[in-house]
Amino acid sequence: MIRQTLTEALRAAFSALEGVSCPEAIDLGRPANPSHGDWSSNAALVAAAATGRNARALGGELAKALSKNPPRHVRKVEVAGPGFLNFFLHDAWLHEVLKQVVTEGVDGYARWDFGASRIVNLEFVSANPTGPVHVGGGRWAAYGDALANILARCGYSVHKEYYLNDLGRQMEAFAASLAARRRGEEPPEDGYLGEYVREWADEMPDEVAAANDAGAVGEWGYLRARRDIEASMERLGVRFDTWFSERSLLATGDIAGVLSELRAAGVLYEQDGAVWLRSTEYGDDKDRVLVRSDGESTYLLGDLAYHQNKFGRGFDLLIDVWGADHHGYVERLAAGVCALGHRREQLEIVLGQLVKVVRGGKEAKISKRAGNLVLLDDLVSLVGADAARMTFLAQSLDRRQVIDVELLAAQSMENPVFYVQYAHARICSLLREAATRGAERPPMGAAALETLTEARELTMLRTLHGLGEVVATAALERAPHKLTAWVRQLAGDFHGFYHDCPVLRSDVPPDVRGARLWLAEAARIGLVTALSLLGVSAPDAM
RNA sequence: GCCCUCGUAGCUCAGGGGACAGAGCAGGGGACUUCUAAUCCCAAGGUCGCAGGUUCGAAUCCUGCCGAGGGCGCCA
Repeated sequence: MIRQTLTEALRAAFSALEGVSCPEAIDLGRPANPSHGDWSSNAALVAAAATGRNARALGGELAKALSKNPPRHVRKVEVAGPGFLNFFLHDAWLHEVLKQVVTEGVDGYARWDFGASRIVNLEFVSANPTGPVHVGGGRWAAYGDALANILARCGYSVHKEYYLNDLGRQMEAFAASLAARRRGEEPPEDGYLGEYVREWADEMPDEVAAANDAGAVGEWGYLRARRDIEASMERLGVRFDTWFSERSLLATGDIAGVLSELRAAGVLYEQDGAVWLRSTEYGDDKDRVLVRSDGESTYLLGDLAYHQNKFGRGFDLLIDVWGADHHGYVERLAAGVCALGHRREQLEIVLGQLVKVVRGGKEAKISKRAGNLVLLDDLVSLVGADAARMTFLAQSLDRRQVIDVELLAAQSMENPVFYVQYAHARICSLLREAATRGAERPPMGAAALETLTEARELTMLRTLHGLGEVVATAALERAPHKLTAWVRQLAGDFHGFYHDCPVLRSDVPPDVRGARLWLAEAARIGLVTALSLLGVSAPDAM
């Protein structure tokens, strides 16, 4: 709102000048240094560079024009440094922010509709159904779920999906390992050595084991693993709309279908008895095999059929969240999707650096096949779903995350999640206490918001003002961790306010009390909104 | 050899063209008869891996080097 006011005022100021035009996108920011005002723009610097004029002089002219006819809430406009335009505002702009937060509430504040036309399929985790989910999988789960929430808040229609690779060599190796363990033997080479295989083999009903049928054992094992994975996701609070089976693609003929579509498109050829996709024509660095010379289809063919199936279900944007170890696979899948007639932008692969799992300072393997698993369930039961999610969402996906389960458990009380949740509980307690004492909030229209002039109060309102932009950025950059940073900031602002600004104390004038109660309510709205987007609970009491 | 990501305070990380680089933890010093001290405040801590380049302006963009992790199958 204020941003728009200032932008328009800047445009108007430019239009009054000769020989200079306003930069396309006006960069308007909130300077870190308070002496640089409440808002600041580099428009003069950019425009000066484009026209060869002196930036400081141009800025001076703009500042003069803006000062003559100041936009709403603006107290003073200065040119500073090399040519920055600094806007100093009356506190009233923040009081309006407060009004807006409270009026729009948890459902409406910081909500956008720029994604309203997009129907998104967001696929994440998709760990093979050959064992429990390890700690590393939690990162994708927390990330994907939070991203889905954030996209939805920006208007996107989001569908969360888990792809089950219930076909192929991994499943066969898993079945063989289960069967071997049941017989009391070691798993075959390339088999699964994890301890859970032993446990599950013991669980297997006699009739399944006795049938001595690889298919039956595999099917039992698949369902066992799938149940386990679903339960782990549930414990972390992550629910998928669809659990999509790779096998179903065979049954529906999608795999054969995509092959004939590609053939019809003329992008296939045969060589050495195999069927190849001419993926180099779509940016891949070499062509890829879709059907091996032994007649088996490759993983890529299945994946193409799967992605084509997603498009067939009406999604116009597919977002896949993958571990960075699959980075080399991105271009070939994208090539295939383009060969099927889709635009490259319709497939977006988010790559996240892998989690390094450490136990008491020593690295733990996180491969199901090598054994020695550290399970997501273990982490969740040690620190709880909220702390686990907050930990996963505390940093950028671009950065490798080191999770030391023991250290996390030992320091769980220091987890930032409690700092934020405590702020929320304090607000709830404050509002409860206010009700008990009969200190009701006045109607918003009658609240003396102009009494909010303390630095603590204004700082918190500045932060609250930023939520909308943070949500939009988190959505567009697929970066939920920005919201984590924001909510910690808001919690810190509130704790500071709470410490310095009494609300219910008897020496607080009633109009100030009323305004502060509304401010607390606004903070509560901000905390609840951000936490719910992150998938973290906001307890009323701690 | 080629490709991707990262290198910021003792540790874990934000910031990713803008004006003096921020937070948490650890360590030092303070603040509870008051609305929840799971809190707050103060001090201390940095050649933003190194070297060039682009720019009015670089932690941020480009190139090279160094270091860390991951990937380069008719595996999945």
